[in-house]
Amino acid sequence: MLLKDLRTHYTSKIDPAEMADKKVSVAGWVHEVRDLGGICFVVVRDREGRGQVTLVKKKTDPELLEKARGLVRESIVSVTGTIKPEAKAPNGYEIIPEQITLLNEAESPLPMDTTGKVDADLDTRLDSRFMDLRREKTTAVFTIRHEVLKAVRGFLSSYGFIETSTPKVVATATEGGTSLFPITYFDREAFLNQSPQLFKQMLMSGGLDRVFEIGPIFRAEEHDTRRHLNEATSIDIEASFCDHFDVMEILENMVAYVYEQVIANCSRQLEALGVELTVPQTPFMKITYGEAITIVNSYGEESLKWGDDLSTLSEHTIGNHVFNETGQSHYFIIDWPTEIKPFYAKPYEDKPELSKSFDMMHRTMELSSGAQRIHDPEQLKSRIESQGLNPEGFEFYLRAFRYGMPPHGGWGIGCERLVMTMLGVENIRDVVLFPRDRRRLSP
RNA sequence: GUCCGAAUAGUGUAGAGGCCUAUCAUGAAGCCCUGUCGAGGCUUCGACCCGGGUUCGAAUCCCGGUUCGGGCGCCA
Repeated sequence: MLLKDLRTHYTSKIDPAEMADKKVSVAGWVHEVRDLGGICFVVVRDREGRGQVTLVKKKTDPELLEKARGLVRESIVSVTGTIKPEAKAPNGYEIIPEQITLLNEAESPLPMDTTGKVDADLDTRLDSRFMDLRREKTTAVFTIRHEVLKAVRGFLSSYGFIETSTPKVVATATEGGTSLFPITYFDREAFLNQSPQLFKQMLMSGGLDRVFEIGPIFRAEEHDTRRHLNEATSIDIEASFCDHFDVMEILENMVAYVYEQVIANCSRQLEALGVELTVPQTPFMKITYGEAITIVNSYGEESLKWGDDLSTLSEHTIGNHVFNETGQSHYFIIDWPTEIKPFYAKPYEDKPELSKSFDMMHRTMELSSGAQRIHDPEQLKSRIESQGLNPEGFEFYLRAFRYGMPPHGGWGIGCERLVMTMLGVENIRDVVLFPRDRRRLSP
């Protein structure tokens, strides 16, 4: 028997009206065996759903019935039988089996419950992620994540963006700020890249005009929160002849489109998660950094002065303030002090202490940051120096600015944060298959 | 890094110095049952994180460790 003959249909693709008395094979995990004595039900689960196999004692070969009764939950089986429309069965059909093939027997006890009857801690679930993925809710999260990335690719492609891949192994010590993971590259020191920033800018000099990249980023910070990862997925764009307002418009429209697509294509998954999505209204509210400081100070819980970065508490204060005023969770904070933004953010010509930069926020956390970039090599070099970095380390990057670099802008948005805020997931590890955090390196 | 909290069958839990030979659910094994769909009923199995201390007596109190959770910090 060919392996592909073990499964002719997903359980959800069986239409009882059209397929009555047809022979099918379903394959998957034994979700449950319910033996009532004279009748025995075996529920087979696959990625798309569940199907019921029914064995009536009087009508079934005793050997087959014994085989069904002895199945261990979560084992892999293929069941071949005929479709019988049955109003009493889930999905309106049941399979009357001719043959049950046990392909892989599960050990017992299972490391966790997969039916939703008993909770498991996130730590337990991550230790047995392969089994956790068999839970309907977990499958739903990762199906939606796929839909999010599909929508991002579709949206950006339709806006003329080209998908690129840039190196994750780099020689440059740092752009400043975050620490990097050092690695050995043959006999030299190298690092895992913290972001595609420098490379995507170089592609603007290369004339690709509009690029995006979806890929891993690595940060060696010892942060220990529900919204940080040491390996995350970044969705980055860079676009020529665009200022910060142009790329903000792309960002807010993309986020709205992603929500629309998830609503349109993932209703079953959203229902499984108990999430009711609404599309964020565009354009998103824009407040300046200065206004943000004023808002925070007006609540009296913190006293920030101009030039301070926003604390976690102040992000929540502003997020709730905006939500109470607009009913919207997404907003921009624009015009940040040049000093607290990275060297490549372009200062305003008339107010160099302010930069053409922005953060895109969700009520609960920062999702994205971006800016129009400096495209003048001399200005860029002096900004690198004034942030205490050595321009020699950036020579590979600066060269691209000396031979025709168009003005450009871009942003990066954290894929995991986009998904978790969309679904109301409280811990970022829930939306990563195998998260890498301060302590977890396996599985 | 720091502050707070937690750790009990495979999983999730109850437990406030003797009522613990440790509760309940789920699970597993067995029996009964012809329409279940978190099936139901009966029986059985399975656990106090590690090390020290206090006490006549510790799952329970104290100290140290480990691990986990949460807050903050750190984080273009």
